[in-house]
Amino acid sequence: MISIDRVILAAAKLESANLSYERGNTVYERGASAQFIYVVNKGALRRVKPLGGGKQTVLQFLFPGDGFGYELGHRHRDTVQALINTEVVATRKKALLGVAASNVRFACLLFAAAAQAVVLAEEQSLLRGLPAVERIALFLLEMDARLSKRDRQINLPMNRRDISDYLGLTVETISRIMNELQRTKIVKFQGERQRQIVIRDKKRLQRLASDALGFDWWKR
Amino acid sequence: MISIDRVILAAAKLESANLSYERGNTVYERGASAQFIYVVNKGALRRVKPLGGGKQTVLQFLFPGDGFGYELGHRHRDTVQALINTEVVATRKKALLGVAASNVRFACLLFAAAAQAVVLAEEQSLLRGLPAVERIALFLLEMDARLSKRDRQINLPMNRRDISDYLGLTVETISRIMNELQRTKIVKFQGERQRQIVIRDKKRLQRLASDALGFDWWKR
DNA sequence: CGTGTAGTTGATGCTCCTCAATTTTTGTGG
DNA sequence: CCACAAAAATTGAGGAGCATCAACTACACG
Repeated sequence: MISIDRVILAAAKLESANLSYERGNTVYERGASAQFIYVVNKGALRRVKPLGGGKQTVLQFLFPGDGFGYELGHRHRDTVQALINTEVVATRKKALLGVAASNVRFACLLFAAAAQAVVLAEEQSLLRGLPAVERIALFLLEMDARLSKRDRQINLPMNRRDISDYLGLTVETISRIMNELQRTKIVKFQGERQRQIVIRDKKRLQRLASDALGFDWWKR
Repeated sequence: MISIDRVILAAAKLESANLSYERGNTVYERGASAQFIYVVNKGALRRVKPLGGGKQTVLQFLFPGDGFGYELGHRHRDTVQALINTEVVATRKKALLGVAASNVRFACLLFAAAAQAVVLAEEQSLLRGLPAVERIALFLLEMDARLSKRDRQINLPMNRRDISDYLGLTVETISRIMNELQRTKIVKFQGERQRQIVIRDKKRLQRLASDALGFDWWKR
């Protein structure tokens, strides 16, 4: 998904609308008319693609600053839903393309954003080939980079099923490995909840993650 | 990988060079300076990313018309090698961006190409989550769409190892399933070689492929 | 010919999935 | 605030799918 983020939108000074979604609500469904593009302002969402037999893949988790919803065609190919209470900014795709058609600098910004999206999508595709422990280690490091505050605590907005659909594993495998990571003191579940996590030994977690990818993978 | 193809290059009337590579030769290595972008004119290549421990992933096979080599940064993140004798056209990235910076229509073409690349990369990532039979069925259908002539024969330019690195399976699994497909008369190995394949029952092959993805997946 | 590469085939084992049961957490209404 | 139901997460046992290891065949090439 191409992330047309705040900076890009600001560059175009486009008219836009603020929207709010409660936990579980849908921003758009697969098949719906793709008239708008969005930027996350606050909260978290998941971008899912339904597969046959009631299964689905989580293509991406979306956090503040991420853009989503851009389509080449006129219909959405995925579904986006709020994981928690969330605010997004919506802008007309037509208006966006209108600016691009008359503003070379802006068109180049869009190209760069799309090129960046390709890099991310290809990394995602590599993730799917790794052993379960490494996928989960990489997932935790990614969430740490995006979600942790000064106190190093990660407050996961998604449940185990979402994580399993994202990583291509089962909830049982997620659960087993997460608890194994806790037993070996690499992470710690904070408070009463299993969704608040602290990484206690980042070095070891990175080593777990890097065993397959070669070393300095996550350092861009 | 963003495919800046012949049509796009033609639109820009850019200076370009024709290059030839023999089977096994490298167009560029990971880490090399990314000064050029390329379009395949004739032949076939593989785009690989080395992983730790001597392993590698084939990110993509490249055929006539495909573009490759565009990077956001100044170094290549992948390696591209010719599978058979191959001709490519090379153009300076700077020249390309120069045209984009002064030609809005061209910049929009680049954006559209990149957006299309995102769609392909995301489909590739779904492939990795499927059972082995379905991955191979989809692979064969993909090769059929890209390589087969009027006689419906597919002349695979890559060996089993390349296929296994592309699909995330072992050569043994590829071999077993391919031969199983032959035994059940879905495909046929032509001639003495195992790289010439004819799809005898496309319907059944499509059914194998679609079991997991929902039905009309490959019909864009 | 011998050597090397590509592909096939069989035996065995590990990883992760499936199914089932239980515990924990969340949400709701009194 | 507590009681209850529903959802989420954990845990265990067993099995399927694919990897691994090893042996073997076919062919290409000097």
